[in-house]
Amino acid sequence: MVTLSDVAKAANVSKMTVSRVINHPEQVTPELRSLVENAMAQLDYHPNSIAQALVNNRTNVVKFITFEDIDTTEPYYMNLIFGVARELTKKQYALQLVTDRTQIEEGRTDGYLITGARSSDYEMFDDLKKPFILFGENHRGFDFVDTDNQKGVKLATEYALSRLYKRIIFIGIDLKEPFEYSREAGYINTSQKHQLIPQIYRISNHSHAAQKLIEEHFAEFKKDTCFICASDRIAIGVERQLQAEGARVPEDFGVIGFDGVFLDQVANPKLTTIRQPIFKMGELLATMLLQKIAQSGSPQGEVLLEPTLIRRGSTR
Amino acid sequence: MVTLSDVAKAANVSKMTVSRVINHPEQVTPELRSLVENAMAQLDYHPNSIAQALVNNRTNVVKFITFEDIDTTEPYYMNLIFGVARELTKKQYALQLVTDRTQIEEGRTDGYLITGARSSDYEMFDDLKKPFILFGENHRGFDFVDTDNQKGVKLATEYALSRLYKRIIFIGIDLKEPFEYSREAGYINTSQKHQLIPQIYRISNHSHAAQKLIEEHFAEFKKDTCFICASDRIAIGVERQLQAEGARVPEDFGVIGFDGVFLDQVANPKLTTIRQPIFKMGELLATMLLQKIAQSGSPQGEVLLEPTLIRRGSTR
DNA sequence: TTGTATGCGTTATCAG
DNA sequence: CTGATAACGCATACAA
Repeated sequence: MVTLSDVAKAANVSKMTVSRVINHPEQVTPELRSLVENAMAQLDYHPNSIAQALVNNRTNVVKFITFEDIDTTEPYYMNLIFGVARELTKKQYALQLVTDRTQIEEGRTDGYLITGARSSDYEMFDDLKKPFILFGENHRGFDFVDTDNQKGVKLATEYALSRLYKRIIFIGIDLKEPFEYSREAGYINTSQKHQLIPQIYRISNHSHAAQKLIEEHFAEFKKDTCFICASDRIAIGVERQLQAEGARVPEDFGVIGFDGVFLDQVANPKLTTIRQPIFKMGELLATMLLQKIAQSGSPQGEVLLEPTLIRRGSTR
Repeated sequence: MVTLSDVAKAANVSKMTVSRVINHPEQVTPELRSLVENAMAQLDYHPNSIAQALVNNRTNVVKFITFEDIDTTEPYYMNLIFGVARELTKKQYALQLVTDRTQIEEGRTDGYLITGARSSDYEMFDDLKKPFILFGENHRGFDFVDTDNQKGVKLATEYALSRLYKRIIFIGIDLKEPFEYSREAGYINTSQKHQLIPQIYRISNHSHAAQKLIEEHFAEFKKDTCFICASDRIAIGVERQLQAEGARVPEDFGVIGFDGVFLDQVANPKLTTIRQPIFKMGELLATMLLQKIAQSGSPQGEVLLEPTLIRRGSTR
């Protein structure tokens, strides 16, 4: 293993000069600097992040907390985690995936990324001794990253109208959480702007719950209705049950999902959906947390990323 | 932060005694030991894994390599990763998720978990300077963990026959990889045992490829046929297209999937499937790698875990 | 601007 | 069986 000392010897300087070239290059003369840089390149030197971590009282580990009531097999989270991982790896950080509440405080970490937290979990955050960033809207002032949920549903609603569906029904998730309220707000505002009376159903986030809903209410639905769903998982069930009822998708009924990860492509026809930039959100989460750590906890703010409409076969 | 020294002071012993209580408790007298243990409990002492890592020349990081041609949004991998993470966290290890080939050698790690590797990737393993375990069968002598693929398909085939389907067709994945050969072998052997002539199709692992296959060949399929699929992803497409063709599932046609993670439940009716113990496989991967690291690279062998048949609505 | 000494928290080595 | 000392690789504080 090549160490600072090796580089120092090779460059005929002290260890400190090498260290400075890495951390405070402006404090060393250009001549020495290039000398050291050459030596580093020649020896293929890479700082030992463990030693750095020890002396800086860092762990180079970030905990990724997933609250339990979440379905960790959701493809959604996979993308998020890979986004997070990508940024972390760049900075020689590693990830500790935590689903067990007791593991949250145990062990060492420089900070937390928290996802799937419900309002009822918020009080626990006060106990956290390290910086954290939430994944998902909240109105308590915690730093967070999310999609612009309101805008996403607005895009969907307007697109449905532009495809000449006459009625728009929103099928949301029965959770009293900010992200759901935002999505509903996007629907309600856009509906009213077009003189439509909003109609909302709320169900659990499962394809079979969606199927049941459509099955029970199918008689009430008229042709030229578009269903805007709060998730692809719901949309996939809606689409399937509409077909089972003998309805034509997309000719008579449109279906629009939300998320745009994996499931939209398993559907048939593939779903028109609002795609969240989930990978990018993961990267951003990591970037923000790393910065917060570097700045010893300074607030990073609230960031909403732009969703995009993906046009596919479930709308005409 | 509570350190060894703090505990040592509290217990009126030297740091080394405390260290020994942790690492070699048999080397210290019971009296001193309990004294130290009390002090540790009282102060809520936890070893600083970074300092341990430094002195042991460890990183406490394991790289999880996913080769690129893999769809990282597959729910499948999510479960695997959480299984891995669970074991690692117990030992204060963290994870570095790597999809970028250039990142494999970069940075520090104590070992590798490799998934999605194709035969063509194997030569790269020789360059690895740290221990590694593969996820997925191979016949090159590399340590691995996998499901007993052959047995899984055997279970499926025998179950289909027991449900009185008269013809069994296997729809595999068009990959020349050991896991696929094993699954086909499970089908072929069981078929022949029952005097049936094997019939195999091979397609890419996508629901739409499966739909296309069924659509093109539907006329050839007779009633009382059961399709055994090499993945739930394929099964979901088979089931859907059978229904689209007006066939009755499960009455006239049966469908059995493979994997048993998430997708089997998105289907309608839910899939009868061969469930792989994926979470457990993840845990085992981590356990084996950690052990291999501790034993400075000694072989851990090849482990096949038992799959289980899940009976659901896609078979009668 | 550069170098020396010291310490981060732990463990291995060797002496007592 | 127990303790003092050095070492892991690096960075901060201070001296030159």
